[in-house]
Amino acid sequence: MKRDTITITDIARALQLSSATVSRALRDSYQISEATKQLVKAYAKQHNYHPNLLAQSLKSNKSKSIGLLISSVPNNFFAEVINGIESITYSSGYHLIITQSHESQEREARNIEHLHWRSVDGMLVSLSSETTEVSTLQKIQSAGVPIVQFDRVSDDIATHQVIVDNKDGAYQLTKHLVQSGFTRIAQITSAPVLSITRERKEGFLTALNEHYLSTPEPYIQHCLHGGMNLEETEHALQQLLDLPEPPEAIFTASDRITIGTFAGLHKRNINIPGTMAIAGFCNFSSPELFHPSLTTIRQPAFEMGKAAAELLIGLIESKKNSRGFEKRVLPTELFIRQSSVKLPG
Amino acid sequence: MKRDTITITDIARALQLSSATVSRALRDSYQISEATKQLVKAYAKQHNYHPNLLAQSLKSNKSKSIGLLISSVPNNFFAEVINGIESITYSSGYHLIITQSHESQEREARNIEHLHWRSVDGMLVSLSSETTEVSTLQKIQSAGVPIVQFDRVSDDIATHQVIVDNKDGAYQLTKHLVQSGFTRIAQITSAPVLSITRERKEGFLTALNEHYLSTPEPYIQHCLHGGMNLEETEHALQQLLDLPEPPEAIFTASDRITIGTFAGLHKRNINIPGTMAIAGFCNFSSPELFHPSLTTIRQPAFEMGKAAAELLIGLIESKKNSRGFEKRVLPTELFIRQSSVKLPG
DNA sequence: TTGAAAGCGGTACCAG
DNA sequence: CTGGTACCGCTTTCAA
Repeated sequence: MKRDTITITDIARALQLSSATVSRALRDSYQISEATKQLVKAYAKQHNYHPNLLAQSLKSNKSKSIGLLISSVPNNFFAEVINGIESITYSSGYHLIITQSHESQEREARNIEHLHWRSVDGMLVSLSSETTEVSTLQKIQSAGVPIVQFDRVSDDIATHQVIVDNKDGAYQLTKHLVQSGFTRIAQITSAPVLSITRERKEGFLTALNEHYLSTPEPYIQHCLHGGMNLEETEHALQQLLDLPEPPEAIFTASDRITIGTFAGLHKRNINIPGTMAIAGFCNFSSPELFHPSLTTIRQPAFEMGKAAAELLIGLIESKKNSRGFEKRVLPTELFIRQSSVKLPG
Repeated sequence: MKRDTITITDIARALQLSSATVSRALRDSYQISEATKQLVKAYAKQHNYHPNLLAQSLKSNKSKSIGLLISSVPNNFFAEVINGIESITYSSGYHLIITQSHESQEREARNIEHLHWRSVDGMLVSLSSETTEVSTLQKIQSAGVPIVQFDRVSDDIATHQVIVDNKDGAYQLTKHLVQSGFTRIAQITSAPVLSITRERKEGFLTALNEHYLSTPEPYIQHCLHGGMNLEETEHALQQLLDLPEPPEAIFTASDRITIGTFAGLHKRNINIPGTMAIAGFCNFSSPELFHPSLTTIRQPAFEMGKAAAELLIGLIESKKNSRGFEKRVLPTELFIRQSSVKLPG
């Protein structure tokens, strides 16, 4: 159980050199003779020396790691996002530290602080559905930590943002439902404070208004934890079903809510789309396997992760202290399948 | 953009104390007077001091972080595992650094090295489907890094292991298929080198033998990358369909393969389970939503992550240098649904 | 072209 | 009870 790690001092001693020289030789400094460079490098390789990143970080104030804050990993959307992020961090030598808020504002704040204490060079953040204020984030930012927000963003803190065109996606989906012949369309969506909720509601209402369709108040149901626990989705669905005039179609506004609602309809043996149509945001890989196949709006999750990571690393590595923040908006894709098709008659 | 970080030295200077005293006061050393403790702590809190973890790590040779190596995050099984791990690391103050092998042995080895260089205190490892040798892992281990393997483990390196009872799960599932009346049963499974592949094949064959059923060679198809790319699953399925006497039922041996095969059957408009039944290992949250609802073997992924993390942290924090390694075997659960039910006639 | 020494932020040993 | 000091491993002036 001996740590076989070899240090610069060891090399220096072995080669009768100073640690300074060794350090420079390893970093290919122009002021070191070829001869010594060769010597040092050979010795280093042979004894498979590798620099202690902690020491380097301490010295340089750069940890070559970035922190990620999301609500939950077991969620197709975020899992794909992580994949996208990793594709960038891997090739640029950063490590990724993942934390989950589990949709809790308090836990979110704690994670942000912990990541800061860990000396991450920057953070990628998607807010929890409970989050009403971002003071911790602001504190961290003004302490000099670069931040990029994605998906669930807050305008209360100025950062780069990577989002999808939620309004347009919701608009397209709603339009599709209307054009399929549905007139009573409800929405089950996430917490009202979230940016994505606002935008998806906006697109939803815009499309309805364009077709002179009204939206009774109770037709919009909120899941305050984004469908994280099944109960809230169940409750929302039941509310809709209990209405004197229940909807004919439901627009579900997030991954978990979509799956949860779909499952709820199944459980009740409600005929889809005959009695109730359903369509929504969903990043599950194979919605065509469902019964019936599920109409979805798909988000380019991998690309979002990639874009966010690129922006962040740009921020970290560029000296110019970012005046003006970029808001990158990616398109969504609508896949029409059977769950939203009005049956003849 | 000023880093507002305050250090122990700053406090010492401000309070006219030595840094040693401050350090001890903050750690509640018994040899510091209550008065100074109060003073120091108050000042620290007021200026929201927090220790520089990098410095602490450098000094103590403990980074309070652990590395995770899995093949892919966007995979229900691994995503849930991460969740389980995080439930432990979060409460015990460890941070989790995630890396993906993408089923590549080379990338796996590199990730292991990188994590080592990062000075992680320990590693949680699930091998890639390409992995035939574990020398990098052995090197790291003999350098003193505690390791816990889970799910896809290798006996070529002695560590704690957390796995499910793959043989039994496969046995139960196969028995169910046989008892449903199927006699020609095929298996699409992962790379032959993987532990899970061997064990799942063993359970499969045992059940068949018990019922005097034969298994022609081509009835076992391997996806060398665990179904990571759709092509290999497609290929395996096509091989089975092209046989002069194709199977009546397919046992799919992993998450991705199950979804991929199911999708392949769908695409071909093959009647499930009439023309071809299917059942397999799958951790998707709602297999009952599929058409037809999918018979699955579910693994306790969250519990596996939890157990693995507990074992690892135990290893890290206990001084006793682990004699004897534990092999923790968790049970699987069989959920019988329609995709594996033989239709009358 | 190389070396001595200070320092990144903490911790811990040894004195006093 | 408190202070001085060396050190973790590496980088970086400043001198030689």
